[in-house]
Amino acid sequence: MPYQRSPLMQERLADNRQRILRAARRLVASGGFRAASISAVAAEVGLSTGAMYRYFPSKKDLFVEVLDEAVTHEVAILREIVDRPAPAIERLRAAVESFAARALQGPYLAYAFIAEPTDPEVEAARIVCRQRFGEVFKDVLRAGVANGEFPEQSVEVSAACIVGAFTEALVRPVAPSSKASDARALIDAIADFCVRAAMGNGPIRSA
Amino acid sequence: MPYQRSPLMQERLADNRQRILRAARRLVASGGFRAASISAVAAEVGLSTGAMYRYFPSKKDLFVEVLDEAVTHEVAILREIVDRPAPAIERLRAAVESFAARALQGPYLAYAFIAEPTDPEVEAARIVCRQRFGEVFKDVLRAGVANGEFPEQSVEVSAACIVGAFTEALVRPVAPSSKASDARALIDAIADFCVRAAMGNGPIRSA
DNA sequence: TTAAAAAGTGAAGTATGATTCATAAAAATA
DNA sequence: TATTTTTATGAATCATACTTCACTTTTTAA
Repeated sequence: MPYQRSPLMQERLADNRQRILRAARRLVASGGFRAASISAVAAEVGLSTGAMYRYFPSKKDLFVEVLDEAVTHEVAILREIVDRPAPAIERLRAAVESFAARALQGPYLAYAFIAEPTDPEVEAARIVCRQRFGEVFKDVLRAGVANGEFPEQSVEVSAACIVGAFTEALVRPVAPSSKASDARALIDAIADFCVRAAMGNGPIRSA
Repeated sequence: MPYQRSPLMQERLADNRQRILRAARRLVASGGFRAASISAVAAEVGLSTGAMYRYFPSKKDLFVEVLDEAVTHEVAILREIVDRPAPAIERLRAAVESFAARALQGPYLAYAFIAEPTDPEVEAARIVCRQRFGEVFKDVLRAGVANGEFPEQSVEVSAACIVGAFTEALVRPVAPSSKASDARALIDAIADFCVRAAMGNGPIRSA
């Protein structure tokens, strides 16, 4: 008498799994990994702590997946912007603005997958995350350097600096007090900074 | 029969205190706060865990002091550079290079007092740290903007971006494989980035 | 040299949070 | 409906790290 999951059950399980991932992300976004204990996630979802282990073998696994999902989503958005046919300057600006705008809504999340130290296993996943962000920016920078919009530079280092620049500027406790205009000004200032950093003295030859 | 510490004893205690602070800093520098447990620090110094509490009332207090000392030292060096009579561009470059060079020797330390989250109390101390770093850079930026070397910009945001840019670039696991030349190249690239970011299209009016 | 005070020890006490497990509830088949 | 399998529960267990404390050693001063 083999037991077989009914489609409905199957769906409910998959749904629970998704809700766990989302709850975990929400908690990280609002208070960092510190705020995202297994029991907190369980409470958020309305399951027992024990049940969590039917969906994820360990806390590490859960958060590696949370990270991966969030970054995949973020990178996809950036990638779309970066692959548009437009001057590299505009694409770079748009990418930074887009990332910054979303990061402002959950500063801890941006921070958590960029920097916050955790277990070695999660750490390993995050190294990959940063590289994935870096890749996107490196691509615009390379394009800009190639067509003369940007001066020669280490695109590797510049990409890292850009990621660092806006995370620091965003995570910083200068939380723009929910005023939309403040947020806008902050994002603009950050984008200006990054664009200036990439451009330097401007085009080295006309594009 | 009041007990009074002999000068020798006094010295030994003060010395122990210093050694604890140094050991704690060393551990943070090599592996973040995670690596700096009370027992690890105690072992490093050659004292028992219990003895630690004769020198510092709690772990938090110890690390607030570690942070404060490190930052005070760092800020003093930066301040000296920034107060030199020279063009703002040069001062900015020198400050970034100086910070980056030292941070490379203990990436986790730079990182720890910039970003790594901990107890709320230590966190509070770190917010002050970041602001103190920011102040120094803000001063050069302001000077540069005032005398026309740099274009108009939010010096507040730019300062944060600069701090973020080089910490990310340094902390990142792109560890320059101990080759001095690699480190040099990395530092140069970071300094270039920051200077370009401050300068943008160059002087808006001749200085 | 001896008594009092301080410094040092490290095991025990706590606190927090991840993980397991005996058990209960629910779902799937016969 | 009865039986089996899966899923869920939440208290108990385990792990880790800060803190305390009864006790030992060392230092000071008479």
